[in-house]
Amino acid sequence: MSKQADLTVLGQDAACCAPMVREPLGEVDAAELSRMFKALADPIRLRLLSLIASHEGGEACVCDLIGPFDVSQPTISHHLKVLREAGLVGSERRGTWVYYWVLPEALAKLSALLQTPAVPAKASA
Amino acid sequence: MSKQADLTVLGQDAACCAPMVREPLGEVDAAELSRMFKALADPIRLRLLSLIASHEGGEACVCDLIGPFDVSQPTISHHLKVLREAGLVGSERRGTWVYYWVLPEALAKLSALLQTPAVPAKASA
DNA sequence: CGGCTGAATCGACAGCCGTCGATACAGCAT
DNA sequence: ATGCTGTATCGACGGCTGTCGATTCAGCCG
Repeated sequence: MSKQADLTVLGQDAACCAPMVREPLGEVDAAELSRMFKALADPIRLRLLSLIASHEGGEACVCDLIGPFDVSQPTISHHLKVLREAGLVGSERRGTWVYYWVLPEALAKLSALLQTPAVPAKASA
Repeated sequence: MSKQADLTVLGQDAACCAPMVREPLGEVDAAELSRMFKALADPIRLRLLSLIASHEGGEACVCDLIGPFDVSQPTISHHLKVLREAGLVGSERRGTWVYYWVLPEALAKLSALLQTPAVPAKASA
């Protein structure tokens, strides 16, 4: 934690940002990317992320994030930690409340990776 | 299986294709999307997908996909099944060999979901 | 200071997931 | 037909993951 610290650092390595349709992923890139996708691989975390991202001001207090779900507060806290450790969100305590915001560069990286350059080649069959 | 069957069906529902930064995901969309992300949440499957996508002709035989990995053939077969059941790839047997190809619409859907409309708002701190 | 609220951590537990070897199935070749 | 190669399925097992209640920590307020 300790404020946002390495917010914009984000290992902009190289290879792992181009569409995967271009060239095979290396083992290292695949490992790092799979950690990010793993963070997205849960319905609650997906909804948390979209809730944070679409919240006014681009950030949300944890107290705003507990209500919409049927799980306990510690569970939400756990999911937020997963998102944070995957580099998808940042967080900061401001007085009584803790705020979370999305790190757009991380999402953009994944989005670019999944981009498909052209249109279907097989869909007709 | 039975050939590609519902290849182009892809529940183009609606909400779940716009950037999640726009509005919160519904529970149903989040559940479906998390299934797709779960399929991407493994380094071997990511590499398989990129290997298939970047293979000449846009498709690859399973026999091309076993060599690059240190896991057994049944494990590769399992991962391919996960990708197929997530709707990310299609497959077809042609004679002795089975071929896999990426379904670009699925990737595009996820890519669009992760798109970030603007630039960072918080990076200045 | 004492108590209160918001959030994170801890420890435990059930269920899921990746992996394997063994086996079954499909198609070609002899 | 018989055997061989390529691929999928099966059953088992260890490790990871999501969840909870209980607890702890942080900051505000009286």
